[in-house]
Amino acid sequence: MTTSRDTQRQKFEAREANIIAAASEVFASRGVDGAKMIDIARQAGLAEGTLYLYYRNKHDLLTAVVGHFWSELTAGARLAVDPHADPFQQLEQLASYHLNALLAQFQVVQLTYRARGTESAHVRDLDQVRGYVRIFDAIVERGIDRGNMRGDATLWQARDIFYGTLEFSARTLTLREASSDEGVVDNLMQVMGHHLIPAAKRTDLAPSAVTSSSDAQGITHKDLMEKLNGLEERLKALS
Amino acid sequence: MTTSRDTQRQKFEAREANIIAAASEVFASRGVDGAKMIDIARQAGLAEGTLYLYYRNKHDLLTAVVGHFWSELTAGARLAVDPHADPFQQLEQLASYHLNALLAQFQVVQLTYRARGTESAHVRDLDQVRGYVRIFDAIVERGIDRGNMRGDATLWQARDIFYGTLEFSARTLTLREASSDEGVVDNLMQVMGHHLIPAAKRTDLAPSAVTSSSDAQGITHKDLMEKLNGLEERLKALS
Amino acid sequence: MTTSRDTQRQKFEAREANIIAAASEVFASRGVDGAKMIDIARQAGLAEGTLYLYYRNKHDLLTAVVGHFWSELTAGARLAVDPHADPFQQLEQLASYHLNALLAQFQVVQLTYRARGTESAHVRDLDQVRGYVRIFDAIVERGIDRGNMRGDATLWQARDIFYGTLEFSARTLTLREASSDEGVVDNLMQVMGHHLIPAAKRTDLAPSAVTSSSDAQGITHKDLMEKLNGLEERLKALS
Amino acid sequence: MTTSRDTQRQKFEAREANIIAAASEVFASRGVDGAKMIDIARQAGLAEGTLYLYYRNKHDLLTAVVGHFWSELTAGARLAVDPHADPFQQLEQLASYHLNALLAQFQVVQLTYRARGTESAHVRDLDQVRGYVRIFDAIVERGIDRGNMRGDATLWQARDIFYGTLEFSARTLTLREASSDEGVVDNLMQVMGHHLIPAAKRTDLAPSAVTSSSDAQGITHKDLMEKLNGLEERLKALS
DNA sequence: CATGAATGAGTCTTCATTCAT
DNA sequence: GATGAATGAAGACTCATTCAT
Repeated sequence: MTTSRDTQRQKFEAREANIIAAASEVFASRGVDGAKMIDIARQAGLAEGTLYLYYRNKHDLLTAVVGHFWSELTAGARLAVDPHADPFQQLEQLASYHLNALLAQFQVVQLTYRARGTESAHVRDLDQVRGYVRIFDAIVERGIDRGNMRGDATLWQARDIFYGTLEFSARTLTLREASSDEGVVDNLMQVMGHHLIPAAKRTDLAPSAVTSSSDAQGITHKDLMEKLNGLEERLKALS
Repeated sequence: MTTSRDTQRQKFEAREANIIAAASEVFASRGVDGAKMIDIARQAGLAEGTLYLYYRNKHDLLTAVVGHFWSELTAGARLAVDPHADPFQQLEQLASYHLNALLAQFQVVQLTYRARGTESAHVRDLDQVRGYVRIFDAIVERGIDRGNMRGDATLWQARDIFYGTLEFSARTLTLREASSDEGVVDNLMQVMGHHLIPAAKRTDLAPSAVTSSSDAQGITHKDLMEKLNGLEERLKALS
Repeated sequence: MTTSRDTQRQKFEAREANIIAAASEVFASRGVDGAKMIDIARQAGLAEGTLYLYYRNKHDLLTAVVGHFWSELTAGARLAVDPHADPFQQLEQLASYHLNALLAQFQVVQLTYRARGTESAHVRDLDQVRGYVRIFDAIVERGIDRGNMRGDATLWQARDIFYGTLEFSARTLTLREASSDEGVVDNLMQVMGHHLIPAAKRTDLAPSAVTSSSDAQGITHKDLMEKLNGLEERLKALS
Repeated sequence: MTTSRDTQRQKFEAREANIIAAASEVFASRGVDGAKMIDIARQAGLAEGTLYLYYRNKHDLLTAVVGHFWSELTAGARLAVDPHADPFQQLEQLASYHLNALLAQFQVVQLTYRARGTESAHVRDLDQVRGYVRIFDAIVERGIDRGNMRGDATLWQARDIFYGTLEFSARTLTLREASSDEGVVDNLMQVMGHHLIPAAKRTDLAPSAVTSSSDAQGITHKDLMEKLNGLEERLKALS
């Protein structure tokens, strides 16, 4: 009985995920108002009416899509950021992750800004964005605690530099149909470094941030540094 | 006769400006699809049909609104930037101007993305946007010519930092309902400084000694990486 | 004063004729509902509002166009039919005239059937058509009086054969983009002959109706017969 | 399952027929442009939007109505014509059938002219109309083959006499609110007879002796004409 | 539960008609 | 009288949502 119910539950959630995926795609490609419920249904391989068994109306579906996007993004970011790395490495990992996410799902991010309607829903959307942003905040705060980063820098300004630059860079890269990030993350990290690192520590960063050369295997100094920092953390943990 | 024709022309342009203003407001507050032509007409104090004497259809009106916004923005920017100031001061003036414009008309900027020729003309930007961005480019290029700024920095990345940061800051300031810019421009200028000022001129920053990644011993990154991965595995086994 | 008033009157009527001509063309080419008042105005070289100084509304204008067409057609028919010719020649003249009129203004005739709206207006239209048809009737009645035509044949049936055949032939000729009438009138006259001529007199007609050969000057036996009949009439009148 | 699908299909076709019937009525009574989609929907007992589930737009619906009319007419005509009768009897059967159809649905025929591809596909007739006319052609061609009818008579002219007369007669009968055909078909058959029956078979008609227009003396029509014109002038001077 | 046919409110757009200049 | 800008009623068409099967 429980198993059957679980199976049902699984089925339900699979359908739900299926609808969200379909809706994400259609919303992203045609825009909120350009997306017809029938298009979403077809994309999901369902009948129109079936959508309404899962979501009360189009706006609810949009909210779910946006909510799903941010929670997935948040989960992905947590995996992408090595908890043992030092704050700067983490920031770089986050930047890299965020940029790739934007490149892959740029249109979906835009939907967030367009979730009009009730104020309450808008606030709920913002809450989810805040959850995502908290990852950034946590990294920086940890950096400040450790003394690796300046505490006098206003956090939200660092945030806007970080996310604003990444979003605009993503747009530019998309327009250029560029495949690699073309040094965007490196550049950003240098900028963030100057913004966040206390003057006394700044020399340590420069080499890492500036070097972007790589050999044919695509392994950069950055990759090595990350690895080393990871090892360092583990050794610390051991002792 | 000429006077009468001029008066006519003036009337026409006044009405046109009136419509653009009304449409800007309605588009901004309700979004493109949320804005009804009759709402715009009422806002402009006109009958619905009258709009169509000035603009062929809704999309044309949107294009006009966005085009008008950017050309006004460009005109304002030219006034805001002192041609005799040095490039960095100019950049600061531009940043300040841009931020204020965003704070005042944040929603209109968002419309830009909808005004593009939907799929038809590929992703052709509005000419007016290019014109506006050219102001930033001109300042930086002049800085490079004068030797005040680095020529090796990629222009578009500087641009994305500049505009991305300002746009996200504007959003934040709007959410906080802040009245002043709370140091956003100052901070941005610091960041832009580090990004654009040649090492020789930076006094508060260590020279960015670039350590070349290739070494004479023929040891590649790949070799190092393999070694490190081996170490990592051993450590995992230990813990 | 009278002269000036006459001049005014002339001007007015000239404008009126101008509007009718313009409206005829636009109505004919685009259909009643497809014709926009502004198109008619432009075609007439006038402003939209000016049309309303001459005709209360679009329907009135249509009525005027149709009325004008039929009265012109009637007037033209009276000129085309030689009053001294014998009834059969007259019928042939009328057929030839009617066919050419149809070929030239086929679309306008169609407008007649479409003058919807008030019953009264419809009746008025029909009256004008009746005026035109009376020419046919008069010819046939005269033929009957003279004993050239049968009185037992129902007049309206002869009329429907006559006009129905000509209208359908006109349509066919138009579709074929034929320039000449391709024997339509000759054929029709033969048909009308068999329908209207008393058996006893039928031999007289056959040659005339059948011969359609002509030399390079385009003069047919028909032409000669007409001429001769005209002369015959005059001689009768003299004696 | 198959039954259910068949039922569905039946329902669909019933609805389709229902819509066509409703549209026919409204189009016929109010004209194409006078017919509002909502009127047709109401007449069919449906909501406005439902029409669009069956026909893409108003013009498609019109085309369907006209197409349906002609194909029904064609089917009816095939039933009305006895395949074993002789060509003349068949023609009479067709005439009688056509006239009655016109009396019943006169307005619908008029719609045909509007259903053509407006300017776009040049003047492409509806295939259904061609199919209908083919019935007439087949009868006449069979008559010619059998030797019952003349092969020298132009088919299209016979067609125009036939259909033109019937259409105009129908109009007349409708205006007179006549119930019977009042001899229209009989009369038409007489006319068609004279037009189509070979001279050898006509007993009530003198042989149509054709006098050739060219004579051996080399006197042309032009010569005669000039002579006659001279006589005419003299006569004018006399009177 | 799933379906998809039916619904009808909502919108853009057109164009006959008016009227201030 | 003439103009043509302004009007707003009207209508084709779309699409989110419902509900009988």
